[in-house]
Amino acid sequence: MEYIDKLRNSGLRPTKQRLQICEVLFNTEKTFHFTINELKKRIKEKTHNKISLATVYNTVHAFEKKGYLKQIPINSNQTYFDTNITDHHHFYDLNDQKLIDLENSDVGPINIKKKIDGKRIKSVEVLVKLED
Amino acid sequence: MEYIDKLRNSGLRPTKQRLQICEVLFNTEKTFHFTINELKKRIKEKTHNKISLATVYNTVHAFEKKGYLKQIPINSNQTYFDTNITDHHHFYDLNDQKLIDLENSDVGPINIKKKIDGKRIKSVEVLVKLED
DNA sequence: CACTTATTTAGAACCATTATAAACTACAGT
DNA sequence: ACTGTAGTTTATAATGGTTCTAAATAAGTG
Repeated sequence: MEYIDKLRNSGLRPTKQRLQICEVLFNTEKTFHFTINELKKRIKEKTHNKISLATVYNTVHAFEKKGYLKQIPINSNQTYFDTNITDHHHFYDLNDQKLIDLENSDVGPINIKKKIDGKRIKSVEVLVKLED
Repeated sequence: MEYIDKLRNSGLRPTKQRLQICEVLFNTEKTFHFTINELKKRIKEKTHNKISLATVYNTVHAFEKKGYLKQIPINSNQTYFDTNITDHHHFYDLNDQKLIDLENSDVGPINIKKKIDGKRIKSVEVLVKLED
């Protein structure tokens, strides 16, 4: 029920597919990172229900636009998303190709001194690359 | 001549194509950002010589592996590279889809408190997203 | 219930990137 | 200079993530 309101309040119709995707994405103890293909697999495992690839793409993009998901800026052949939408940063393990969350307390305050007229800062993201 | 040595010292044969790409990439007053396609176009303009797409890819990857180029971690349909290999950060203008360099002095020191056993920090990159 | 509009879907299209395999080139050894 | 070998270039095909399309379906409204 809670997701129905969440979707309605965003101007998104609460369809069966979107509700199922909400369950997989947001009804979890911890936040997590995922690619579209990983999400599609999780949906099939958790709901025993196949949602078409196009719908998964549509929904993830809709959720991102509404601010329920964040894209993680990283160069990879696949796009990574994060269900943790709070301001936080990432380790990226180059050897294992794995993303690890950094708590906010793990990174000291970041001071951006430069300003650009007419533009405001939307986000500040730090990517720390690790290697063995 | 200088590029011949640079390449030889890296274990890369100084071929005609690689030397031409060196000219375009490194014989400039300022560093710059580019995609593979932009680079290919620059090569054709500057050298009046066509280098095959595969070679541009090969060379850029070889140079990146040797540390002469950096990939910029940003989500875009194309991969961005940077001829500025010093530690520095970026603005990304979401409206204009343009990358802007941040000088090191534009960003205060970044303190990563978390450590992961057996891994060392290779780089710390900050991406500041801007909007109107 | 009827109507409009949003959503889902399978499949096609797109396009950056990578793989392939044949021709070519740098270079070390003779 | 010749030869052989390993590295490089090249056109083209293949790959694969993402987006587009158009028809079928479902949600919301009166």
